Amino acid sequence: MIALGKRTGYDIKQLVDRSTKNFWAASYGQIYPELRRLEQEGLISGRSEPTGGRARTVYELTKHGSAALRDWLAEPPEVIFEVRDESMLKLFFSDFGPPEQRIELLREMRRSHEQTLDQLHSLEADGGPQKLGPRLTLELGLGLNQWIADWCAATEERLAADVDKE
Amino acid sequence: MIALGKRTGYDIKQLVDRSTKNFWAASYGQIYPELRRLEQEGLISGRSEPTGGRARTVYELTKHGSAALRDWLAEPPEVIFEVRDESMLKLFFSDFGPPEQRIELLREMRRSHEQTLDQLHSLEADGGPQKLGPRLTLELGLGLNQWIADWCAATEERLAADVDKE
DNA sequence: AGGTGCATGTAACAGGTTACATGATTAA
DNA sequence: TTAATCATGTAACCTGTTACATGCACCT
Repeated sequence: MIALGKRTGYDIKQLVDRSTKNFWAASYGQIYPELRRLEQEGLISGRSEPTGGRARTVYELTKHGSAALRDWLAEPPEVIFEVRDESMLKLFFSDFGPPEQRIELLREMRRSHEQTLDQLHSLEADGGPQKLGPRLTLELGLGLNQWIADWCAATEERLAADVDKE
Repeated sequence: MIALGKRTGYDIKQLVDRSTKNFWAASYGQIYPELRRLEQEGLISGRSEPTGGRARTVYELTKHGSAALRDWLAEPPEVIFEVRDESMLKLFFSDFGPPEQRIELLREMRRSHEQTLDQLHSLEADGGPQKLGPRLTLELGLGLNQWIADWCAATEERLAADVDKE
């Protein structure tokens, strides 16, 4: 994030929440200690730029830092893809509950993905990312969430029809 | 998993790896301590059923256990959906590397999702899940991975065309 | 005789969240 | 004046992985 421009810890958190959040989140409890670690390693350097009487440390990449970034990008991409989805776990075990509960769950899943979809759309609406990388991840996010929401909707209907039959 | 039938810790691990792995993984380091915790809480009970001289503890649900399962299913579904995808993070920052690297990354992402797809297909091939819940999650998994793989393929082509133009 | 699968377990570590604490600045 | 936003930071906790250790059973 610092490679995209000088940033405070606070800035980074805001940016993450509006960009990578859906596939790589971060909390202050992670960011601030990490900034210190990166500075110790010489990958970033911070300078104090207070706003009035308010402390404020702005970080920027060092040469070592941007080299490290390029190295990381060049690493053979060993795809790390982890998902934890409690609602899908509930869907898996939904046979132990009444059929209506399963439909309700699907409805809630759809709602949740539609909400994410709205957020992504509003992001797109106000300018949207300029760089290709961020643009592609946004596109992927939109498509993915749309697909899931559609699947939920279709499955809701299918199951509702089955319940009615009885 | 124990609700689906009596199981040892080892059994659970095998089953998880062939079913919920892609949206809810588990390791032995989690399973065995958890079995002990659940037994202490009276939700499951284990009995020793050795195979020859080999120790073996089989667990089954208690009444409290199946009530707890139903309670959990009945909870208002507060959708917890977390993703950590390093390759998508790389895609996000891919502007800091050469364009070919981005295409290579996409290719690797596609390969990885196609591999998952193969696993899911072979699961489907040998019988596949009988219950509706597991069947639905399998269906979702197949669709999702297929969608991502297709998106990657399409994007690869699009970007390759852009690179050629220069 | 040896490899694979069954079976159990733990200690050390890594990664990350939550909750809390503090306080200045700015817009309503 | 008061609420929201900017800004920093940490301690306790939780969840989960990795790596290791052990040993029997079964098939070839």
